[in-house]
Amino acid sequence: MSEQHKPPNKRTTIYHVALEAGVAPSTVSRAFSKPSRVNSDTAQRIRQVAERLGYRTNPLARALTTSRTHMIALVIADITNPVFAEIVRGAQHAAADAELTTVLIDAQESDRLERAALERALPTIDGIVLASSRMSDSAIRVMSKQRPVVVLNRAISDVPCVVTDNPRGVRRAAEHLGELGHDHLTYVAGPEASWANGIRWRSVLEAGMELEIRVRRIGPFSPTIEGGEMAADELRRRATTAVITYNDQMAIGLMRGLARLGINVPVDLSVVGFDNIVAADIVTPRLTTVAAPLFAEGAVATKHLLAMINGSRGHTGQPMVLPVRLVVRDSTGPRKTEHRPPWAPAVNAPPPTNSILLAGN
Amino acid sequence: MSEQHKPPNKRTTIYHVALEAGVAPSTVSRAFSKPSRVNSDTAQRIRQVAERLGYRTNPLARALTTSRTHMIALVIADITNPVFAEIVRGAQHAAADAELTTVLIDAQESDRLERAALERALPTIDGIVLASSRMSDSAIRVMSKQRPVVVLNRAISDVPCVVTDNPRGVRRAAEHLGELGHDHLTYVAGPEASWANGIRWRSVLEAGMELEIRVRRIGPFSPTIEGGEMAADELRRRATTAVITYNDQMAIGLMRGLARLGINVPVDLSVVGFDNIVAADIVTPRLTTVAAPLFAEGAVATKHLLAMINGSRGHTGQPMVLPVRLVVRDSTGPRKTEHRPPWAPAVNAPPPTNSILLAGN
DNA sequence: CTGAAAGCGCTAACAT
DNA sequence: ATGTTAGCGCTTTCAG
Repeated sequence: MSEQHKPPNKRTTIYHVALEAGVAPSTVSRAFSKPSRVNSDTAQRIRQVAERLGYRTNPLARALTTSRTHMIALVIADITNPVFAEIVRGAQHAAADAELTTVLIDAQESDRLERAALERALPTIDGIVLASSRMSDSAIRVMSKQRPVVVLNRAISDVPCVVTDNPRGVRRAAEHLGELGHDHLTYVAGPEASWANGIRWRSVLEAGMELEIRVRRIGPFSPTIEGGEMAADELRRRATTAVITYNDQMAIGLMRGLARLGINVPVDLSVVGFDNIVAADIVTPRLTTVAAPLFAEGAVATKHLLAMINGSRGHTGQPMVLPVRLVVRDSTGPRKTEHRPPWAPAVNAPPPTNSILLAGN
Repeated sequence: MSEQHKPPNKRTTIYHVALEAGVAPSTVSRAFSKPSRVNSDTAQRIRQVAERLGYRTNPLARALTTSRTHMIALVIADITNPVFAEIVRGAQHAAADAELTTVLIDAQESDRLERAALERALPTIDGIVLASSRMSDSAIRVMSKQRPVVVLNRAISDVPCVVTDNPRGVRRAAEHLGELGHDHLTYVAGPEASWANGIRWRSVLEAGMELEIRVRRIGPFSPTIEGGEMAADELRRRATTAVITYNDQMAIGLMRGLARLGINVPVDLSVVGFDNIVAADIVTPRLTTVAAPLFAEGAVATKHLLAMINGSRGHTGQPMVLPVRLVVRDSTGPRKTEHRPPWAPAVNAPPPTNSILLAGN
């Protein structure tokens, strides 16, 4: 019934090359290792022979003796979420530079799946980048005992972390809203298991404090378009003129839900998202959002992981933080209801639409 | 400067288990292989001991002797393209069922990158799913000599293929357009290296023939939002009332470009996309599009690959074809004006509002 | 059904 | 600088 499809195609091994070149196998091996001895006349010749014979060193066998597989795992929370595409690109770029293969693991927003997949991949990888992991801190610490781990978008003590500057992002958004005359805003929360969700809310609180904007929170909702739509219903019952959502997908869903309820964005309500996914620029109205350097996140985390794999200690102090910027588009506008008290001056010249404010100036 | 971060953590091996259980290593090995001997009293005991010791068989070592790594590669054209997310999910689902790990390779629409990454991964994988590969047919055939390969969204003789029913999809779209009164349509082409692009255009030709709709083609353009925007400029110079684009992203870009030119969709122009990505439902107007069973594509292709890996011959005859359906939304509407005669040139000056393609409205 | 022995392809001490 | 000798952890003959 079944006929072997591939003749597993005898690879040419070190021995074939050794024989052909008239040297010992170990010499061949040496001709293919990293440092120095690249130029002994013999090594030269060996490489030629190897090339001619189409020799390729077998990474599995190599791994068996060196216990280095040259593969790393990149775990993302949800491959369906476009945020991760750029992160993956960044990570793969960094990994490819170091000739590492990346194993992508899609956790599908599930703690359980994440652990299971990781468990399976563990013996075949040299290290792990956890992007928006849904595992518990302690589970992550356990992993990090077995393999080098770098965590993205989350801060855990004793584990190297790369995060974006959420406080500043929120702050920028709140300032922007404040300048438009909003004196109170609602945060639409995402998954509770998300570290980013926690810090964003705390940052909202803090910014509200300093900027004298009243804040409240609704949620949690699923970090998806559907989640945002659900939030719209709940939001209708609250008096609010401005919201910040956990992420862009929710913002998009929210706007859709609001439209259905006859609430106009940005006239009746201003919406700010988080992430600056591609869709943010194609919805109507175009979404104002806090943009993170996605590619850089992936790249930085991966580079750091590589360093750890190569024996560096792993920067476990403060997390590395990457800058963000506010991208102002059309989903935010001046608060135009009359309730503003006369003593609260309107605005410092609202920024022209479409301008991009860079964090840090 | 560098201090070894991980003590590579001595794994417990077959020998430890063998010792503890008082049997020969080979016996332990047998207790962990697939068929029959699951129940010899000894095997039972061995498994218990193994569990207690936290033994996990090392896939690398196993692979070295069996030359089966239990990993497969899934190559996608562009991780940024949301179409692939569902395909990946489907593939991973099927793979996980068989306890295989999936290595995701993002070709970034580049022939060269695709080959390079594949080359690197080749020795560590048991098989390959090529989703929308940009490699040449012959390159793919060469790969398929070395490892089992299943190709998605493309038909190549001598290699098992899974495709969607492009002709029917196009046909449905054309019928829909025909029913709305359009008697001629433009196909906005995607990458020439894409097999799907070729067949879609041929299907347009054919449908045009049978339904008596005049067709033409513009392009190729990049299969992205930007590509679609560029197409808008070119489209303005053509008299058309309906277009089908290579994919949704282009359709979305196209609509944006058209809006910028003051052309109203669907009033002045009807647009049909391909793929039914999530964004198709959130743009304004919502995009009419041909939906493919993405998840199933990934799953079917992967299952087939698994069968091949397990020795089945590989179904190299006609490609397996998966059904599609037309999702009608708001980007298509009745042709509501007289067809402009060919000698009446399109306007070059900034159009009045809403109609430049058509005389008399 | 189990034990013994011989590798898979490579690298890492040791020698020379 | 090269050759020799042991394995890495597992599977797989081949005997008992």
